[in-house]
Order: sequence, then structure tokens, then C-alpha cells
Amino acid sequence: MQITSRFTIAVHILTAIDFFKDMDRVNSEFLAGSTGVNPVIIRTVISRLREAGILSTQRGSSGANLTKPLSEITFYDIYKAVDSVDEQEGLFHFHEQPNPDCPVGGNIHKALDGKLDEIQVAMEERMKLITVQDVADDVLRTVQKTRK
Amino acid sequence: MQITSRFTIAVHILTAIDFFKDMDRVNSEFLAGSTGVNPVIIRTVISRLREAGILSTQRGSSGANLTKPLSEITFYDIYKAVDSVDEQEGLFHFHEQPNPDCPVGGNIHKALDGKLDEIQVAMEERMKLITVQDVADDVLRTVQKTRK
DNA sequence: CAAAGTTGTAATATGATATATTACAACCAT
DNA sequence: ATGGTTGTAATATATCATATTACAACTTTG
Repeated sequence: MQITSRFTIAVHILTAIDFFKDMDRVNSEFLAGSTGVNPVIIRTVISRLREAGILSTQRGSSGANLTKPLSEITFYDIYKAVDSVDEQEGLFHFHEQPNPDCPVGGNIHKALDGKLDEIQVAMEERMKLITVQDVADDVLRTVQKTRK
Repeated sequence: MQITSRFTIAVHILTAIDFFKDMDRVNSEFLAGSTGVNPVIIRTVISRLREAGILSTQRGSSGANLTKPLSEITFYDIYKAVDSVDEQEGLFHFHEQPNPDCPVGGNIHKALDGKLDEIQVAMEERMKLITVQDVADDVLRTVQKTRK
């Protein structure tokens, strides 16, 4: 299993919106070309980012505007925005029918759930420490190095 | 997306093998009954645990033997054993066709891969701190409390 | 203001993957 | 020898992620 590519797509999109901010026509078609992803998928990812208050868009009008600097957008923000992991279900898929009449099966959820959550929290806390600005910096650094 | 239930199934199985260690016929059929999972799935999970050196089995003969105490089996060991996350691919699914001719698309992998890995490592390090013994203790505690 | 471009979103198709199931050879225990 | 069990392959089913088609609502441009 893997975390849906909506996450890396979102990071890519945000980096590109910033990188090409002085350019016209950074629309879903353009972002589809940069990511290699279908434009409708781009638009749905952008919709989620908009619902999370990370950017704003205008129907019919090209482009998107970031509502805050990249340095204030953490990986965790994006991860939550694009539903990388189902809120209800959590990171781990629990087998669904443990036998309630078995002393182990009947108590395994109570014994495991908190521990699985601790692991997920460890991952999420790490995500809060990384921002899209870190990515943009790395991209820019490589672009400048390559240009020489 | 979610981490495959093979992981929670494996934890459940190991806990049960220990819990019922004095009982006869703790076979794949029995474990299937406790977990609510198909016996063939049980056998394949056990196969992975065997390949990882966590337990041993004998073809044709019922039951499995743990090769070390539960306190020495971490969640990370199990996670690796049952291939919860593909070794090659990693935890995050990267969109597969970023445009190499785009300054962002061409450099996004270099900029992101290390960061995604740090997040995965944070999760895995947390998994190393929890053992199956912790689960067994919790199960036993609840069983004893309920019995009164 | 008409034409062309764009977003937002629904509906459906396709593909990948996890789990279940069937089947059976190899092996053990009684 | 009979019945139970493991190990594993082959296949089916279900779920979900992504792609695609379609179009209404809206904006921009000439």
C-alpha cells in the first residue's frame, strides 16, 4: 500500500504555482503538463487545497493564488487537505472481523488501536516540520546549478 | 490508502500463538477463527513471519513456535516481515510522469524524495519502540479485568 | 457582445491491488 | 492407512485510485 499520489501532486502543484507566479496561463492544463497528470485530477486536487484555505481560485479565470507564503504551508497541511489518509479509518487497515468470543480477538482492538495511533502521530508530527518552501528552495538550487 | 491488514493480522496471530501456547491445535483454521480471516491468508502471513525468522513451523504438523520472546519482536520487525510497505516504492506513491522538460517537473524528485524518506523513517523508528509483548500485556490485563 | 478559454464537478471507465477462495501436493500423527 | 495440516499456485472478487468524457457556469478578450 502507499499514500495516494494526490499528496506529491499537491506539493508539485504548489511549488509550480509559486515558481511560475509571474507567468500567464498557469492553468490546470499547464499543471497537467508539468506533473504528467490528468487535468481533471489537477482541478480536484486544487479544489481540496482551496477548501483547506491554502489557495484561492476563480471559476472561469485562469490561475490560482496562494493565501500564504510557502514557508507557512507544511506537508501536514497538504496531507490533511488532500485526504492522504482517511480521517475515520487511520493509517493502518485493521482486519475487520476479529472474533469477539475469542479472548484475543475480543480485545485486540482495545490493545492495538492506541499503539497504531501513536505511530501515525509520529509520522504526522514529522510532516509538520517540512514546508513547501523547503521543496521550492531545493528545486531552485538545482535549477540554478544546472543552468551554468 | 491504508497499510495492508496483513500487519494487524500478524500482530493478532503472534499474540494468539503466545496466548494459546499451552493449547493443542492452534492451526491456521483456529487462527482464522480468531481473526475472522481466511485460513490461506493466515498461512501466507505465517510464511512471511517464518521467512523473517520470527517463528518456525513444520509442514503437515499443527502449530508454530516463536523463535524469540514477544518482548523482542517489534512492530517494525513485523512491518518488514509482512511487506506492509513495498521496499522499492516506499510509503508515498509519487506521481509517475513528472515532465523532465519542466524546471519543476524535472527536479521535483530530487527535491522531494529525501523529505518523504525522513517522514517514513520517523514512522518506522516509532514502530521499533513497540513490541508484541506490549499488546499481549494489554490483552491479558483486559481479559483478567473482564473475568471478575 | 460574441467567441474562446477556464473552472468545477458529475458520471463513468480502466487498472491496480488486497483479500477470499479453490485446489492440491507434500508431509505429519495416530 | 487414514485423516489432519502446511505450503503454495491459480483464480475470483471487491475496492479504490486515477483517467477520461462531458458539460454547465463563469471570465476574458477582441
